[in-house]
Amino acid sequence: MSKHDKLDGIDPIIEQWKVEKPQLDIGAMAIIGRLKRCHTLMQPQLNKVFERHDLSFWEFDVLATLLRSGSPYCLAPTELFSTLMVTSGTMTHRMTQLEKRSLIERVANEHDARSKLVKLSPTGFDIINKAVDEHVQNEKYILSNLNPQQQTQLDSSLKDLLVLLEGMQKN
Amino acid sequence: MSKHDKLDGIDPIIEQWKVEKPQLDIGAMAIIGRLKRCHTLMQPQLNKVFERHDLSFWEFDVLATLLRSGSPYCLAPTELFSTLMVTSGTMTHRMTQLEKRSLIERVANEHDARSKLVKLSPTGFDIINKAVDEHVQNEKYILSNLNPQQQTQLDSSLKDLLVLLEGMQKN
DNA sequence: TGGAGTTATCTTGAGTTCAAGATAAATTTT
DNA sequence: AAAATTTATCTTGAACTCAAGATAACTCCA
Repeated sequence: MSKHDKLDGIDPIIEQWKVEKPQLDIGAMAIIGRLKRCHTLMQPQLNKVFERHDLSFWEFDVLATLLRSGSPYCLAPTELFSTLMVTSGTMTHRMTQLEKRSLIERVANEHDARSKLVKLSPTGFDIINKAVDEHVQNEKYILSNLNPQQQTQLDSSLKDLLVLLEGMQKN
Repeated sequence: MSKHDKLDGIDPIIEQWKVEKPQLDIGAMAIIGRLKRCHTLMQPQLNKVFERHDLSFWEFDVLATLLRSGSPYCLAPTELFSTLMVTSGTMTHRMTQLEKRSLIERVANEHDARSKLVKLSPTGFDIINKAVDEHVQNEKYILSNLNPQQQTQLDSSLKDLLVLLEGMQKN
């Protein structure tokens, strides 16, 4: 209670649990509750930029993954859905939609006829290239009220957690 | 790079961006990327417990909200969907499903005939009461490889961020 | 080489969500 | 008290997702 004079939306929830189930040790619940809520509240802030570029979150995600893969901006579907952590079925749907909008093209895979590679179209490249710039600016803006020390600490803590969670996946 | 010898799934992504768009300042992107990925990886870990109690995440969420509201475990739909951060339409759907399963009951609201209150059924109470205990245990277990200091720091950092994000909502 | 097993992708159907609009009760104004 | 406004909820239709199963192309040996 020392560092945080301000209350957040999780504090009252914790208080309710203390009353209703006082025997519970809810420290971990608070952390995970805050994580979830941060994620939920972050989403619409990020969406503002995507909408300005007429992109949905998932469209941005796919196109940005292709962009950062570097020239020739071309990946196999499996690489994409593994990275994006969605199922193959979801990926099929996304590719269909993006192709309809001419943001990607499907090109033959010389080495494996089972897959048709996914490639950023010139239009797709331009759009995502600009959108990423603005997105990064936006993310910077969102966090700008945290001082550098707070940001470093947040990143470090999230990385600790992420390493942990990625370790659990394998099992 | 000092504190973290271990790499996480975000590190290679950052490296890719540094190559493809070296002018970008991606510190904030890393933080938000880690947040999103932590959230994504956390989900299935939490689901394990819900499944054991034959509950989905959203069912757990609704029932737990009713439980922590305290006796008589009864809330108006609007209170529920505001707390749960979903739309009224989503809430209607959830109530319908939970009522089908007899985990909640709809009772008349004496003070406002527009709403029928949502009340935990006796069965619903028993189920969620046990599920919450196990859920809290599970959350504790998930974080158990973070030492107390790391946990405190993570909580503190997430709270900083959450206070920030909740502040942005109002605008 | 040819069949067994593996891998990559797509199809299908069901579930959950939201936005927008409809409905009905409560509240405020006039 | 009637009209206008607000509030609470529900309805509808579309979008996105996943799990499970189908299909087709690869790989590996015997």
